[in-house]
Amino acid sequence: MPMGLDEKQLRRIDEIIAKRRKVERGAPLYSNGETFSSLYAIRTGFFKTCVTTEDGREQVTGFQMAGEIIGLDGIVSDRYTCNAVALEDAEVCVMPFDRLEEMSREITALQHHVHKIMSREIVREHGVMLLLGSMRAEERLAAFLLNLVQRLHARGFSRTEMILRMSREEIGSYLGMKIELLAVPFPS
Amino acid sequence: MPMGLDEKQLRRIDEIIAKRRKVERGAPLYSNGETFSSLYAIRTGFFKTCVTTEDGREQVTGFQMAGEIIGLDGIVSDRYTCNAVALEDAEVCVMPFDRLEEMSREITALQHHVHKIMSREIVREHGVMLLLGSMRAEERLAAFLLNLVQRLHARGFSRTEMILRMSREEIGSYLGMKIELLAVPFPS
DNA sequence: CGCGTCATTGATGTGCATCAAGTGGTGTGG
DNA sequence: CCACACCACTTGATGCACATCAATGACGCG
Repeated sequence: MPMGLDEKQLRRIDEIIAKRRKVERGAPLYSNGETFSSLYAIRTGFFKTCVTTEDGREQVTGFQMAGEIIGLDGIVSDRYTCNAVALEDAEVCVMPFDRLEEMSREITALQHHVHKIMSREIVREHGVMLLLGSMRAEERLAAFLLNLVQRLHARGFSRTEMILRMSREEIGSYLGMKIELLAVPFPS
Repeated sequence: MPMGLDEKQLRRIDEIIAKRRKVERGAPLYSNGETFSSLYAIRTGFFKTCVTTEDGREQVTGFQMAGEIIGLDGIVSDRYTCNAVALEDAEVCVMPFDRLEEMSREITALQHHVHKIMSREIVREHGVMLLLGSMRAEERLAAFLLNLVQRLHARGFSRTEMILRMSREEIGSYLGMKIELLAVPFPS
């Protein structure tokens, strides 16, 4: 983030990302209904976010990896409205949102950055809606895998192999299909 | 919006929402790929937003009515990434985004407001993902109609009747189903 | 070695898409 | 005022994609 900041601003940004939190595999980073106070920047590890219906059905809304921001759903109502769970041992930066707002009033580049992060999430979800609403099962799976390998490649991982941190049930939930379908596209 | 503002700030907010634009039924407010510069606040009328695949399939991502904000998808890449079309003759406030950022650096309440609007859109889309990924056709239609009547009721319209501004094809696209299904739930 | 868990496979069932025919409303011209 | 064409909507028959269910096999672990 080359933003052309002065010393003092740099120190304040350091301060905002200073607080860390470890989350172990399977544990929630936050849960639906919890009071919102912070966004989280993923340093290491892998998360899923999901929402549920009253009658217990679950929809995975996304998978997040290092460098991505999580918790944006909490801003609107001062409560988180989904569940964020670590899929492997993870570490995040805790970024108190009031401090973030305060600083983005002073640092234009930070303000832009925050806005873009939120807009990016909106656009990503548009893509998921397109996937769920108008693609067939194989297509959805292909789109999902391509998206994942691309994001991993951007982080320096292989372009041709990857380790999936989420279970098949979780992939199925994300793609709106059952696990039996996940095997079909790849006859041995 | 009782924000406790001084005279000067009020004048600047007035200024930001001063510019109006009329869009007639069927015409685009903005289109995919167009350079982003403004958010739009709907004063009157009804819009849909949609995304498309390269091969021409279309997914309606939302329906927007008076009081709602449209154009958030453009922030991240300085280009709009979906199409916004008026479903009836409409009028919007053109809110230049750079001016909005500038002012929300000075007016805390405005900054909050912008953040909440974006977060609300993220949460809304979570709901649509749940709908598309884990509900069956009838359920989706019911959820859609209930949501719509509720939003209309919040604007002073009837709780028991409404006029649908969008076509059945558009509803079908939004809900990920074909129009023949839309009739089934209501045997005469 | 025996057990439990999970991936795979195939058979069957169901929801929804697709297709085609029928119905009714609306506008037009006679 | 009626006959007609046009359109959107409805309805039902058929087919396909995917869910569901049950059986089998691979793997890890006590």
